[in-house]
Amino acid sequence: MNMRDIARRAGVSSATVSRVINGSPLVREKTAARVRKILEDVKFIPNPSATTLKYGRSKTYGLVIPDITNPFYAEFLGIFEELMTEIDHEVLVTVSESPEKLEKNVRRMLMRQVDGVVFMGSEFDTEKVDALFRHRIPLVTVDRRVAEEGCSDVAVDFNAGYLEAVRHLCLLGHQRLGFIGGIEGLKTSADRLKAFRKAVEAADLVYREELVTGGDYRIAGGEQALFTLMKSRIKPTAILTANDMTAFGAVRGLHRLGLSVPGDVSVIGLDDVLMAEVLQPALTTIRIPRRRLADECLKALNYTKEDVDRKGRCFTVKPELKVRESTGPVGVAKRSKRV
Amino acid sequence: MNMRDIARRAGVSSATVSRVINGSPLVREKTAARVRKILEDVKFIPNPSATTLKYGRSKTYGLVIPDITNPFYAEFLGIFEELMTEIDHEVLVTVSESPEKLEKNVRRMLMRQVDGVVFMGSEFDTEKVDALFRHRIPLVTVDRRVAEEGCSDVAVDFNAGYLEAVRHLCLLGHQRLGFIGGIEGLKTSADRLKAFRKAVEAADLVYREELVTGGDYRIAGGEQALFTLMKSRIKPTAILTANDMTAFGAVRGLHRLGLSVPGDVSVIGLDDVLMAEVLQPALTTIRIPRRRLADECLKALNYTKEDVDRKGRCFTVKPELKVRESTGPVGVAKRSKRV
DNA sequence: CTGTTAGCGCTTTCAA
DNA sequence: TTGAAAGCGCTAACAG
Repeated sequence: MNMRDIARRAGVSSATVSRVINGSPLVREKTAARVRKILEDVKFIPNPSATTLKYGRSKTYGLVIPDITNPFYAEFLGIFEELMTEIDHEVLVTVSESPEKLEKNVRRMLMRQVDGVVFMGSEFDTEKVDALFRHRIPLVTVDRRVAEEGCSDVAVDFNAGYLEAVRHLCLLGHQRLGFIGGIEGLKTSADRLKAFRKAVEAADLVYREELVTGGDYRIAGGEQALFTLMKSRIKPTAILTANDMTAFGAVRGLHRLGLSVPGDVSVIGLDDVLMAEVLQPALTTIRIPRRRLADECLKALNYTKEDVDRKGRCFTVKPELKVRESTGPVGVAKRSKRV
Repeated sequence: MNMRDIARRAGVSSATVSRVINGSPLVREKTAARVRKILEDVKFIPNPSATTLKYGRSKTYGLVIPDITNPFYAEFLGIFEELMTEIDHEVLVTVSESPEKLEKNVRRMLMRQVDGVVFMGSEFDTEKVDALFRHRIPLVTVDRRVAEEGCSDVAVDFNAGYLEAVRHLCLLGHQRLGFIGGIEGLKTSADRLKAFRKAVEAADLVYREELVTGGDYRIAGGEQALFTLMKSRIKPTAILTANDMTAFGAVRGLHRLGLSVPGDVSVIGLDDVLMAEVLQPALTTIRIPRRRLADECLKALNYTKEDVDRKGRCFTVKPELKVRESTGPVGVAKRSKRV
């Protein structure tokens, strides 16, 4: 069933059917109504590959995420997909844990003629991604904080986030703040660490190297890092982390060590994954508003699309502290909390 | 850059280029080599919408999941996508929390000319899905336990799973087993409940209505259900659940009531989501092997594809109990576990 | 072994 | 206000 079939039934040409479907004003209302009636009767479904073939536009955006297993990305994907569906676009989801996969996925996206690509978290390996630039695909990176020709960026304001978190801890009397960062060598890890340091110094606390260590954005790494941290001479009374998974690992590690949260040590995450509310204790965390992030990605995409030869723009999303149960006043270890 | 361009450079026709790309033996090796060289030099990327347009096959499969927020589906999606990428196919992911979305998503899949669709968990609303049958798209449902013309099914053997779980609890001395099921009215919820009941009776325990209640496959529902359960006259010493999210909710509820897991009550989940290992205490759960599930879905898809007019087949996946920390001997409430 | 060609469904230009 | 026709890139049937 295609436009020609519809056209035949309506006694018009396929051009007219196309015009009706696309809401062109160049069709007499009476004709349009007749065509629309038939369109509905037969439940016509247009075939976008014809359009894609003709114009090279596919109405699909690529989304690159590093790890679908991390609920933050899964939740973001859900919202992004919803947003794109609203504006009548598809999403080509692409999980790129490794550079090899990234390279393959870039090819997949090029084949499918994506109209733009959003890169999340995965390090932006310019060499692997070069083909997208060459094909002049509008690009958006998240948290890279760099705009270039044909590529905009949407960044979470980690500075604001960690600042709010540190303030919260200060009010609770904490002075020795630990930090479990992300994978070393990733730019976003360095950014998060810098933001933490800035926040510590802004609160007139001393920043101590030995209270800082790296994780892997996953639970296992967070737990390992926690053990490292708690072996040091000076122990933190509160720990900030690079993301919620890391925080979950830290909490688990503390429990394993027989320490209570927040009685012995307070913990703050980043992301505000659904699970954060659920863990025992519910995790205090710096929430990244996913819907706003998705909205900004779309804006950034559109901005880049307007003119691919122009330098992109940097967009920012402000996070917000969600205070829950994993933070409390310093030095109030309630032993045997569970009756 | 298309096949004609390549052909020109190689001094052959585009048909020959096509043959080389598709590995046809009807090309002299010398010619093929020349063409391949150029293909690589210019990093040729074929345009599948042309093929899709010509043959109505898109090399993409639709995947319908009810809730991307549930890590089980997110994790499955990751594996399914990987599997499909291996066989050079795309996945059109579709989140269908509501019948309206399902209907829209069916349309999206039809437009994109999917070669088949896998339906997970979402109730299979024949009316909304009818269009796929009419268009003769190969279908696979998960856990519907029904095969029909053009539609196969892959089911998890809940009977085996709950049986193993109940046996494990019996060995620990439990006799009063509670059950928190899924959303009432869904077939899969009824199936899980039936499997639980069967397992209880197979273990020569009494099945008691008042130890059974429904949840919503989410944490909140699991917690609510737990409260209901613990209000009843006879209280369970162990609780089985319809999935891990429900189990997480139950564990949280027990903690809120000041009860310890497994000291006061043992809890068993179903799915074996990544988080299950991480929660305090680590969740004993009936693992659904995701890779095998994905493999069976592909098999089922292929079986249905072989002949869409034939009745589909029912495939089964056996789950397996992962014993962790949330189950323990009955009546050994260790108070003040945390030092 | 290789080339020519038709046609998949759609949109848009041009002509009427 | 409508229609005719070209062409997007690819592949299979057919001709050589």
